[in-house]
Amino acid sequence: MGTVSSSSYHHGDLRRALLDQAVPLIAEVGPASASLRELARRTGVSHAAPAHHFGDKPGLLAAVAAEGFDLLADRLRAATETTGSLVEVGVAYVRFALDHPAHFATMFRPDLLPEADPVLTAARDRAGDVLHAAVATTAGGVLAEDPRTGAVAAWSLVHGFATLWSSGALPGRSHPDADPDELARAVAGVLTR
Amino acid sequence: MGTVSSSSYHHGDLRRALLDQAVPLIAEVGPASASLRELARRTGVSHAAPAHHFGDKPGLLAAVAAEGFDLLADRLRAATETTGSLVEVGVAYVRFALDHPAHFATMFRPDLLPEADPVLTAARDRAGDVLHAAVATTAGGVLAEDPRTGAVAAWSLVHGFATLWSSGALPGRSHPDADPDELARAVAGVLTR
DNA sequence: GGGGGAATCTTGTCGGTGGAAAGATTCGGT
DNA sequence: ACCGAATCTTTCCACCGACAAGATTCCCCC
Repeated sequence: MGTVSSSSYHHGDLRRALLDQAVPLIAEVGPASASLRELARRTGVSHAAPAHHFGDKPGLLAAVAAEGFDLLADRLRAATETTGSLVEVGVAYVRFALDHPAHFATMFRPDLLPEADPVLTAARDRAGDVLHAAVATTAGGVLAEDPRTGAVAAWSLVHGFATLWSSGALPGRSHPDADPDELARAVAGVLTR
Repeated sequence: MGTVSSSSYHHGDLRRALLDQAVPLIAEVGPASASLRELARRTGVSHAAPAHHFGDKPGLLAAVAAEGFDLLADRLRAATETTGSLVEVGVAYVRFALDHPAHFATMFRPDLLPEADPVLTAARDRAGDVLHAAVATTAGGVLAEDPRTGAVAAWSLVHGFATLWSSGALPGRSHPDADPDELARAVAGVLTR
Protein backbone atom coordinates (compact mmCIF):
# COMPACT_ATOMS: atom_id res chain seq x y z
CA MET A 1 0.00 0.00 0.00
CA GLY A 2 0.98 3.61 -0.36
CA THR A 3 3.16 3.05 -3.40
CA VAL A 4 3.12 6.26 -5.35
CA SER A 5 2.64 5.64 -9.02
CA SER A 6 4.52 7.95 -11.31
CA SER A 7 2.25 7.18 -14.21
CA SER A 8 -0.37 9.66 -15.28
CA TYR A 9 -2.92 6.97 -15.79
CA HIS A 10 -3.25 5.59 -12.30
CA HIS A 11 -3.58 8.28 -9.73
CA GLY A 12 -2.85 6.44 -6.52
CA ASP A 13 -5.83 7.55 -4.49
CA LEU A 14 -8.08 9.35 -6.89
CA ARG A 15 -11.14 8.70 -4.82
CA ARG A 16 -9.66 10.56 -1.87
CA ALA A 17 -8.46 13.39 -4.13
CA LEU A 18 -11.91 13.75 -5.68
CA LEU A 19 -13.56 13.93 -2.29
CA ASP A 20 -11.10 16.57 -1.13
CA GLN A 21 -11.79 18.66 -4.21
CA ALA A 22 -15.52 18.12 -3.98
CA VAL A 23 -15.81 19.74 -0.56
CA PRO A 24 -14.58 23.24 -1.57
CA LEU A 25 -16.47 22.96 -4.84
CA ILE A 26 -19.71 22.27 -3.00
CA ALA A 27 -18.92 25.07 -0.59
CA GLU A 28 -18.65 27.45 -3.55
CA VAL A 29 -21.66 26.56 -5.66
CA GLY A 30 -23.75 24.31 -3.44
CA PRO A 31 -24.38 20.59 -3.73
CA ALA A 32 -27.03 21.01 -6.41
CA SER A 33 -24.83 22.95 -8.82
CA ALA A 34 -21.58 21.16 -8.13
CA SER A 35 -20.92 19.24 -11.33
CA LEU A 36 -18.94 16.07 -11.76
CA ARG A 37 -17.23 17.59 -14.78
CA GLU A 38 -16.00 20.66 -12.94
CA LEU A 39 -14.80 18.37 -10.16
CA ALA A 40 -12.90 16.28 -12.71
CA ARG A 41 -11.48 19.46 -14.25
CA ARG A 42 -10.18 20.69 -10.90
CA THR A 43 -8.69 17.32 -10.11
CA GLY A 44 -7.03 17.06 -13.49
CA VAL A 45 -8.72 13.88 -14.67
CA SER A 46 -11.19 13.02 -17.37
CA HIS A 47 -14.82 13.90 -16.92
CA ALA A 48 -15.82 10.27 -16.50
CA ALA A 49 -13.37 9.45 -13.75
CA PRO A 50 -15.64 10.54 -10.87
CA ALA A 51 -18.42 8.30 -12.12
CA HIS A 52 -16.12 5.33 -11.89
CA HIS A 53 -15.50 5.86 -8.18
CA PHE A 54 -18.90 7.08 -7.09
CA GLY A 55 -21.26 5.68 -9.68
CA ASP A 56 -23.16 8.90 -10.25
CA LYS A 57 -23.68 12.30 -8.75
CA PRO A 58 -25.90 11.12 -5.88
CA GLY A 59 -23.16 8.61 -5.13
CA LEU A 60 -20.57 11.36 -4.81
CA LEU A 61 -22.81 13.43 -2.57
CA ALA A 62 -23.53 10.35 -0.47
CA ALA A 63 -19.81 9.95 0.16
CA VAL A 64 -19.53 13.60 1.19
CA ALA A 65 -22.59 13.30 3.41
CA ALA A 66 -21.30 10.15 5.08
CA GLU A 67 -17.99 11.86 5.76
CA GLY A 68 -19.97 14.73 7.25
CA PHE A 69 -21.94 12.50 9.60
CA ASP A 70 -18.72 10.92 10.84
CA LEU A 71 -17.18 14.34 11.43
CA LEU A 72 -20.31 15.46 13.24
CA ALA A 73 -20.31 12.38 15.44
CA ASP A 74 -16.71 13.10 16.44
CA ARG A 75 -17.54 16.68 17.34
CA LEU A 76 -20.58 15.74 19.41
CA ARG A 77 -18.70 12.99 21.21
CA ALA A 78 -15.83 15.34 22.01
CA ALA A 79 -18.17 18.06 23.30
CA THR A 80 -20.02 15.56 25.46
CA GLU A 81 -16.86 14.20 27.02
CA THR A 82 -15.03 17.48 27.58
CA THR A 83 -17.87 19.71 28.74
CA GLY A 84 -20.72 17.42 29.76
CA SER A 85 -23.05 20.28 28.99
CA LEU A 86 -26.10 19.93 26.77
CA VAL A 87 -25.78 23.54 25.73
CA GLU A 88 -22.19 23.03 24.63
CA VAL A 89 -23.13 19.94 22.69
CA GLY A 90 -25.68 22.10 20.90
CA VAL A 91 -23.08 24.77 20.23
CA ALA A 92 -20.79 22.07 18.87
CA TYR A 93 -23.55 21.03 16.47
CA VAL A 94 -23.90 24.59 15.22
CA ARG A 95 -20.16 25.04 15.00
CA PHE A 96 -19.92 21.93 12.87
CA ALA A 97 -22.51 23.34 10.48
CA LEU A 98 -20.58 26.61 10.19
CA ASP A 99 -17.13 25.02 10.02
CA HIS A 100 -18.13 22.44 7.40
CA PRO A 101 -20.79 24.16 5.33
CA ALA A 102 -20.30 21.88 2.33
CA HIS A 103 -20.81 18.74 4.36
CA PHE A 104 -23.73 20.18 6.27
CA ALA A 105 -25.40 21.45 3.12
CA THR A 106 -25.19 17.97 1.62
CA MET A 107 -26.19 15.84 4.59
CA PHE A 108 -29.89 16.69 4.73
CA ARG A 109 -30.84 16.77 1.07
CA PRO A 110 -32.85 13.68 0.25
CA ASP A 111 -33.59 15.01 -3.22
CA LEU A 112 -29.88 14.89 -4.08
CA LEU A 113 -28.83 11.79 -2.17
CA PRO A 114 -29.44 8.16 -3.12
CA GLU A 115 -32.51 6.72 -1.50
CA ALA A 116 -30.77 3.77 0.11
CA ASP A 117 -27.02 3.93 0.50
CA PRO A 118 -25.60 1.49 3.05
CA VAL A 119 -22.55 3.48 4.07
CA LEU A 120 -24.53 6.70 4.24
CA THR A 121 -27.25 5.09 6.31
CA ALA A 122 -24.66 3.59 8.62
CA ALA A 123 -22.88 6.90 9.12
CA ARG A 124 -26.20 8.65 9.74
CA ASP A 125 -27.17 6.04 12.30
CA ARG A 126 -23.82 6.33 14.06
CA ALA A 127 -24.26 10.10 14.35
CA GLY A 128 -27.80 9.62 15.57
CA ASP A 129 -26.61 7.26 18.27
CA VAL A 130 -23.97 9.72 19.42
CA LEU A 131 -26.51 12.49 19.54
CA HIS A 132 -28.97 10.47 21.55
CA ALA A 133 -26.24 9.44 23.92
CA ALA A 134 -25.10 13.01 24.31
CA VAL A 135 -28.60 14.19 25.21
CA ALA A 136 -29.06 11.26 27.57
CA THR A 137 -25.84 11.84 29.51
CA THR A 138 -26.05 15.62 29.71
CA ALA A 139 -29.75 16.14 30.32
CA GLY A 140 -30.97 12.84 31.72
CA GLY A 141 -34.60 13.21 30.78
CA VAL A 142 -35.31 16.67 32.09
CA LEU A 143 -36.35 17.99 28.68
CA ALA A 144 -39.51 15.97 28.31
CA GLU A 145 -41.20 12.97 29.82
CA ASP A 146 -40.18 10.77 26.94
CA PRO A 147 -36.39 10.97 26.61
CA ARG A 148 -36.69 10.36 22.87
CA THR A 149 -38.90 13.43 22.60
CA GLY A 150 -36.31 15.44 24.44
CA ALA A 151 -33.61 14.27 22.09
CA VAL A 152 -35.68 15.14 19.06
CA ALA A 153 -36.44 18.56 20.52
CA ALA A 154 -32.79 19.31 21.25
CA TRP A 155 -31.77 18.09 17.82
CA SER A 156 -34.51 20.12 16.16
CA LEU A 157 -33.51 23.27 18.00
CA VAL A 158 -29.85 23.24 17.05
CA HIS A 159 -30.50 21.88 13.58
CA GLY A 160 -33.09 24.53 12.90
CA PHE A 161 -30.82 27.27 14.12
CA ALA A 162 -27.91 26.03 12.03
CA THR A 163 -30.14 25.73 8.97
CA LEU A 164 -31.74 29.13 9.37
CA TRP A 165 -28.43 30.82 10.03
CA SER A 166 -26.64 29.29 7.09
CA SER A 167 -29.60 29.96 4.83
CA GLY A 168 -29.31 33.64 5.65
CA ALA A 169 -32.77 33.87 7.11
CA LEU A 170 -31.65 35.03 10.55
CA PRO A 171 -28.97 37.69 10.33
CA GLY A 172 -30.10 41.20 9.59
CA ARG A 173 -33.48 40.52 11.05
CA SER A 174 -33.60 39.53 14.69
CA HIS A 175 -29.96 40.15 15.48
CA PRO A 176 -28.25 42.72 13.28
CA ASP A 177 -24.65 41.81 13.91
CA ALA A 178 -24.43 38.86 16.21
CA ASP A 179 -21.74 36.29 16.74
CA PRO A 180 -23.25 32.97 15.71
CA ASP A 181 -21.51 31.23 18.58
CA GLU A 182 -22.98 33.55 21.17
CA LEU A 183 -26.42 33.49 19.59
CA ALA A 184 -26.29 29.71 19.35
CA ARG A 185 -25.40 29.50 23.04
CA ALA A 186 -28.28 31.77 23.96
CA VAL A 187 -30.71 29.80 21.83
CA ALA A 188 -29.48 26.46 23.12
CA GLY A 189 -29.81 27.89 26.61
CA VAL A 190 -33.57 27.71 26.19
CA LEU A 191 -33.19 23.96 26.64
CA THR A 192 -31.97 24.41 30.20
CA ARG A 193 -34.74 26.81 31.18
CA MET B 1 -60.45 41.12 -17.06
CA GLY B 2 -61.17 37.45 -17.18
CA THR B 3 -61.80 37.33 -20.90
CA VAL B 4 -60.93 33.87 -22.06
CA SER B 5 -58.92 33.88 -25.24
CA SER B 6 -59.69 31.07 -27.62
CA SER B 7 -56.38 31.48 -29.38
CA SER B 8 -53.62 29.03 -28.78
CA TYR B 9 -51.00 31.72 -28.76
CA HIS B 10 -52.10 33.78 -25.79
CA HIS B 11 -52.86 31.67 -22.80
CA GLY B 12 -54.80 34.08 -20.63
CA ASP B 13 -52.91 33.59 -17.38
CA LEU B 14 -49.91 31.51 -18.23
CA ARG B 15 -47.93 32.78 -15.29
CA ARG B 16 -50.52 31.42 -12.88
CA ALA B 17 -50.75 28.15 -14.78
CA LEU B 18 -46.98 27.73 -14.72
CA LEU B 19 -46.84 28.35 -10.99
CA ASP B 20 -49.62 25.83 -10.40
CA GLN B 21 -47.78 23.22 -12.43
CA ALA B 22 -44.45 24.05 -10.84
CA VAL B 23 -45.62 23.15 -7.34
CA PRO B 24 -46.39 19.47 -8.01
CA LEU B 25 -43.34 19.21 -10.23
CA ILE B 26 -41.12 20.47 -7.42
CA ALA B 27 -42.89 18.14 -5.01
CA GLU B 28 -41.97 15.24 -7.25
CA VAL B 29 -38.35 15.87 -8.13
CA GLY B 30 -37.29 18.65 -5.77
CA PRO B 31 -36.52 22.29 -6.55
CA ALA B 32 -33.02 21.51 -7.80
CA SER B 33 -34.11 19.00 -10.43
CA ALA B 34 -37.32 20.68 -11.48
CA SER B 35 -36.58 21.87 -15.01
CA LEU B 36 -38.15 24.76 -16.85
CA ARG B 37 -38.50 22.55 -19.90
CA GLU B 38 -40.44 19.84 -18.11
CA LEU B 39 -42.60 22.54 -16.60
CA ALA B 40 -43.27 23.94 -20.07
CA ARG B 41 -44.00 20.44 -21.34
CA ARG B 42 -46.58 19.80 -18.63
CA THR B 43 -48.19 23.15 -19.21
CA GLY B 44 -48.34 22.60 -22.94
CA VAL B 45 -46.28 25.61 -23.98
CA SER B 46 -42.92 26.07 -25.62
CA HIS B 47 -39.73 25.52 -23.71
CA ALA B 48 -38.95 29.24 -23.59
CA ALA B 49 -42.30 30.40 -22.26
CA PRO B 50 -41.38 30.10 -18.55
CA ALA B 51 -38.31 32.26 -19.02
CA HIS B 52 -40.48 35.03 -20.36
CA HIS B 53 -42.53 35.20 -17.17
CA PHE B 54 -39.87 34.44 -14.58
CA GLY B 55 -36.64 35.48 -16.23
CA ASP B 56 -34.72 32.35 -15.31
CA LYS B 57 -34.92 29.34 -13.05
CA PRO B 58 -34.06 31.21 -9.84
CA GLY B 59 -36.81 33.64 -10.79
CA LEU B 60 -39.36 30.84 -10.97
CA LEU B 61 -38.26 29.40 -7.65
CA ALA B 62 -38.40 32.88 -6.11
CA ALA B 63 -42.04 33.16 -7.14
CA VAL B 64 -42.80 29.77 -5.58
CA ALA B 65 -40.90 30.70 -2.42
CA ALA B 66 -42.69 34.04 -2.11
CA GLU B 67 -46.04 32.29 -2.48
CA GLY B 68 -44.90 29.91 0.26
CA PHE B 69 -43.98 32.68 2.68
CA ASP B 70 -47.39 34.27 2.15
CA LEU B 71 -49.12 30.96 2.77
CA LEU B 72 -47.02 30.41 5.89
CA ALA B 73 -47.83 33.88 7.20
CA ASP B 74 -51.54 33.17 6.79
CA ARG B 75 -51.26 29.91 8.69
CA LEU B 76 -49.30 31.41 11.56
CA ARG B 77 -51.66 34.35 11.82
CA ALA B 78 -54.68 32.06 11.88
CA ALA B 79 -53.15 29.82 14.54
CA THR B 80 -52.25 32.80 16.68
CA GLU B 81 -55.73 34.26 16.52
CA THR B 82 -57.74 31.07 16.96
CA THR B 83 -55.68 29.29 19.62
CA GLY B 84 -53.42 31.88 21.19
CA SER B 85 -51.06 29.06 22.03
CA LEU B 86 -47.38 29.12 21.21
CA VAL B 87 -47.35 25.36 20.88
CA GLU B 88 -50.18 25.45 18.35
CA VAL B 89 -48.40 28.13 16.35
CA GLY B 90 -45.43 25.79 16.23
CA VAL B 91 -47.63 22.92 15.15
CA ALA B 92 -49.06 25.15 12.44
CA TYR B 93 -45.54 25.82 11.21
CA VAL B 94 -44.82 22.11 10.98
CA ARG B 95 -48.18 21.42 9.36
CA PHE B 96 -47.42 24.03 6.73
CA ALA B 97 -44.13 22.31 5.93
CA LEU B 98 -45.86 18.95 5.58
CA ASP B 99 -48.90 20.26 3.69
CA HIS B 100 -46.84 22.30 1.24
CA PRO B 101 -43.61 20.36 0.82
CA ALA B 102 -42.75 21.95 -2.52
CA HIS B 103 -43.04 25.47 -1.16
CA PHE B 104 -41.20 24.62 2.02
CA ALA B 105 -38.41 22.86 0.17
CA THR B 106 -37.91 25.94 -1.99
CA MET B 107 -38.14 28.68 0.62
CA PHE B 108 -34.85 28.10 2.41
CA ARG B 109 -32.50 27.37 -0.47
CA PRO B 110 -30.26 30.38 -1.01
CA ASP B 111 -28.20 28.42 -3.52
CA LEU B 112 -31.21 28.13 -5.83
CA LEU B 113 -32.89 31.47 -5.21
CA PRO B 114 -31.88 34.86 -6.57
CA GLU B 115 -29.71 36.80 -4.16
CA ALA B 116 -31.88 39.88 -4.07
CA ASP B 117 -35.46 39.58 -5.21
CA PRO B 118 -37.74 42.39 -4.01
CA VAL B 119 -40.99 40.43 -3.90
CA LEU B 120 -39.31 37.44 -2.28
CA THR B 121 -37.63 39.61 0.32
CA ALA B 122 -40.90 41.38 1.03
CA ALA B 123 -42.79 38.12 1.46
CA ARG B 124 -40.05 36.73 3.69
CA ASP B 125 -40.13 39.85 5.84
CA ARG B 126 -43.91 39.71 6.12
CA ALA B 127 -43.72 36.11 7.33
CA GLY B 128 -40.94 37.05 9.75
CA ASP B 129 -43.05 39.82 11.20
CA VAL B 130 -46.01 37.50 11.68
CA LEU B 131 -43.80 34.93 13.35
CA HIS B 132 -42.28 37.46 15.73
CA ALA B 133 -45.72 38.81 16.55
CA ALA B 134 -47.03 35.31 17.17
CA VAL B 135 -44.23 34.56 19.62
CA ALA B 136 -44.67 37.91 21.33
CA THR B 137 -48.43 37.56 21.86
CA THR B 138 -48.42 33.91 22.91
CA ALA B 139 -45.33 33.74 25.06
CA GLY B 140 -44.62 37.31 26.10
CA GLY B 141 -40.94 36.89 26.82
CA VAL B 142 -40.96 33.81 29.00
CA LEU B 143 -38.66 31.88 26.66
CA ALA B 144 -35.55 33.95 27.19
CA GLU B 145 -34.46 37.23 28.63
CA ASP B 146 -34.14 38.77 25.21
CA PRO B 147 -37.49 38.35 23.42
CA ARG B 148 -35.67 38.19 20.09
CA THR B 149 -33.67 35.24 21.36
CA GLY B 150 -36.89 33.54 22.36
CA ALA B 151 -38.34 34.09 18.91
CA VAL B 152 -35.25 32.71 17.24
CA ALA B 153 -35.30 29.71 19.55
CA ALA B 154 -38.96 28.97 18.87
CA TRP B 155 -38.45 29.41 15.16
CA SER B 156 -35.37 27.20 15.20
CA LEU B 157 -37.16 24.46 17.09
CA VAL B 158 -40.11 24.15 14.73
CA HIS B 159 -38.06 24.80 11.62
CA GLY B 160 -35.52 22.19 12.61
CA PHE B 161 -38.20 19.64 13.36
CA ALA B 162 -39.95 20.30 10.05
CA THR B 163 -36.66 20.08 8.17
CA LEU B 164 -35.51 16.91 9.89
CA TRP B 165 -38.86 15.24 9.48
CA SER B 166 -39.26 16.05 5.81
CA SER B 167 -35.65 15.05 5.14
CA GLY B 168 -36.42 11.62 6.49
CA ALA B 169 -33.88 11.84 9.27
CA LEU B 170 -36.36 11.35 12.09
CA PRO B 171 -38.87 8.59 11.38
CA GLY B 172 -37.75 5.08 11.90
CA ARG B 173 -35.21 6.15 14.44
CA SER B 174 -36.48 7.86 17.53
CA HIS B 175 -40.14 7.26 16.93
CA PRO B 176 -40.91 4.20 14.82
CA ASP B 177 -44.44 5.03 13.75
CA ALA B 178 -45.37 8.43 15.06
CA ASP B 179 -47.93 10.90 13.88
CA PRO B 180 -46.00 14.01 12.87
CA ASP B 181 -48.67 16.21 14.38
CA GLU B 182 -48.46 14.54 17.76
CA LEU B 183 -44.69 14.45 17.73
CA ALA B 184 -44.56 18.09 16.69
CA ARG B 185 -46.86 19.00 19.55
CA ALA B 186 -44.71 17.11 22.02
CA VAL B 187 -41.55 18.71 20.71
CA ALA B 188 -43.04 22.18 20.68
CA GLY B 189 -44.24 21.52 24.21
CA VAL B 190 -40.64 21.76 25.34
CA LEU B 191 -41.01 25.51 24.84
CA THR B 192 -43.68 25.81 27.52
CA ARG B 193 -42.24 23.24 29.85
C1' DG C 1 -62.47 51.07 -36.80
C1' DG C 2 -57.97 50.65 -37.88
C1' DG C 3 -53.01 51.43 -37.16
C1' DG C 4 -49.09 50.61 -34.48
C1' DG C 5 -46.47 49.71 -30.47
C1' DA C 6 -46.04 46.42 -26.84
C1' DA C 7 -46.74 42.19 -24.70
C1' DT C 8 -46.89 37.29 -25.33
C1' DC C 9 -45.29 33.06 -27.09
C1' DT C 10 -42.47 30.12 -30.52
C1' DT C 11 -38.51 28.47 -32.95
C1' DG C 12 -33.71 27.87 -33.36
C1' DT C 13 -29.31 27.59 -31.38
C1' DC C 14 -25.20 27.17 -28.22
C1' DG C 15 -22.42 25.68 -24.32
C1' DG C 16 -22.59 22.75 -20.37
C1' DT C 17 -24.01 18.58 -17.75
C1' DG C 18 -25.07 13.59 -16.47
C1' DG C 19 -24.79 9.19 -17.92
C1' DA C 20 -23.68 5.00 -20.76
C1' DA C 21 -20.63 2.40 -23.76
C1' DA C 22 -16.38 0.96 -25.39
C1' DG C 23 -11.54 1.26 -25.56
C1' DA C 24 -6.73 2.10 -23.62
C1' DT C 25 -3.56 1.54 -19.81
C1' DT C 26 -1.80 -0.25 -15.69
C1' DC C 27 -1.93 -3.22 -11.55
C1' DG C 28 -1.60 -7.52 -9.15
C1' DG C 29 -1.93 -12.27 -8.38
C1' DT C 30 -0.31 -16.74 -9.98
C1' DA D 1 5.76 -13.60 -17.86
C1' DC D 2 1.09 -13.82 -18.35
C1' DC D 3 -3.71 -12.74 -17.91
C1' DG D 4 -7.73 -11.12 -15.59
C1' DA D 5 -9.28 -7.12 -13.17
C1' DA D 6 -9.24 -2.52 -11.84
C1' DT D 7 -8.50 2.15 -13.28
C1' DC D 8 -8.94 5.87 -16.36
C1' DT D 9 -9.97 7.91 -21.10
C1' DT D 10 -12.53 8.76 -25.20
C1' DT D 11 -16.69 9.07 -27.59
C1' DC D 12 -21.40 9.71 -27.84
C1' DC D 13 -26.35 10.97 -26.73
C1' DA D 14 -30.28 13.26 -24.45
C1' DC D 15 -31.47 16.94 -21.51
C1' DC D 16 -31.12 21.49 -19.58
C1' DG D 17 -30.61 26.73 -19.04
C1' DA D 18 -30.02 30.73 -21.47
C1' DC D 19 -30.06 33.81 -25.39
C1' DA D 20 -31.57 35.75 -29.92
C1' DA D 21 -34.76 36.43 -33.42
C1' DG D 22 -39.14 35.87 -35.30
C1' DA D 23 -44.29 35.08 -35.27
C1' DT D 24 -48.72 36.11 -33.26
C1' DT D 25 -51.96 38.56 -30.64
C1' DC D 26 -53.59 42.26 -27.63
C1' DC D 27 -54.76 46.90 -26.55
C1' DC D 28 -54.67 51.70 -26.67
C1' DC D 29 -55.13 55.89 -29.06
C1' DC D 30 -56.21 58.51 -33.03
